[in-house]
Amino acid sequence: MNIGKAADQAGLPTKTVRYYDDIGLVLPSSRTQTGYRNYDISSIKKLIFVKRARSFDFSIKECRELLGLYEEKNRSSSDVRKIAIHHLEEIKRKEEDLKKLRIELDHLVNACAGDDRPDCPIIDYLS
Amino acid sequence: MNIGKAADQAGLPTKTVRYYDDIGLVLPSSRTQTGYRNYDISSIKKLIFVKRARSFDFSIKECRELLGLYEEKNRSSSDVRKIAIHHLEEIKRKEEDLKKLRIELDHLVNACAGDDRPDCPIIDYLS
DNA sequence: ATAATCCTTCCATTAAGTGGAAGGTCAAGA
DNA sequence: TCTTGACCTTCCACTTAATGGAAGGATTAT
Repeated sequence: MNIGKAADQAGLPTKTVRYYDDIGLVLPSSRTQTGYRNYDISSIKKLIFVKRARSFDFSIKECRELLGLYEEKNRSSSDVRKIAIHHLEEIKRKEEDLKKLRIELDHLVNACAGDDRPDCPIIDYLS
Repeated sequence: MNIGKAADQAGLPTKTVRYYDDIGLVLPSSRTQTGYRNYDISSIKKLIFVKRARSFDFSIKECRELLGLYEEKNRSSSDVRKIAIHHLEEIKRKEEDLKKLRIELDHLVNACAGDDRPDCPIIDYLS
């Protein structure tokens, strides 16, 4: 399968699939004599796997690790879980940070009249 | 004041202050004959302003706008509020996304035994 | 005088792609 | 058979917001 079709199957932009090849994350199963990339079912499954993992905000580095475990039939689920938990902690931390930010910014926005006068608690707070 | 002292005052790395000069966000008030950057009180206040705005996750572009309004004595508070509200919406959106992600990932992690066996709901879900 | 600590500019790197240019390939229709 | 359009290729640049480091000049302290 050509890269365009493969990308469609995986729901990824062609550019991204090419990029994943460049960085050695998901390689095409082969190349034609003229250099066209071929993707077989197995490689397309990997593209889909990566797409899902990325949608969970796993980094490319983490995707690489997960993909390794995905292919490793003798993996232990604890190895997978370890990566997922670490990522989960990261997400929780970010969520907390955003929440604090949102609450503070909400206060500021509510305190600001938003009229034609120059007085502005938002600017004051930042100054 | 030299860049080092100015950076200390603002609580920013020297590199960052130099970077803000490079991109024209906060310029030093002058330069010495030998090229050293000078920062006066006013420019240091701007550095602090930007630092605070960045800690609220305002982008450099937004910081530029806010800084413009900060300096504009005839600004209307509604202009400032507009930027802040837009940013707040962004933050809320991100927070929602992260929450959904966290909940889903939490489920997956809880469903995974995390033992020596290869069976793993996390991998299954991503496949 | 000299060493330590500043400072300068310039270049490379980070994450994860995206956009575009220049050019090769392939399948279909006239 | 030729051509046209839709593929494909590689390579380079750009994005965000800095950060790291090299090479070298300036200032300060001993």
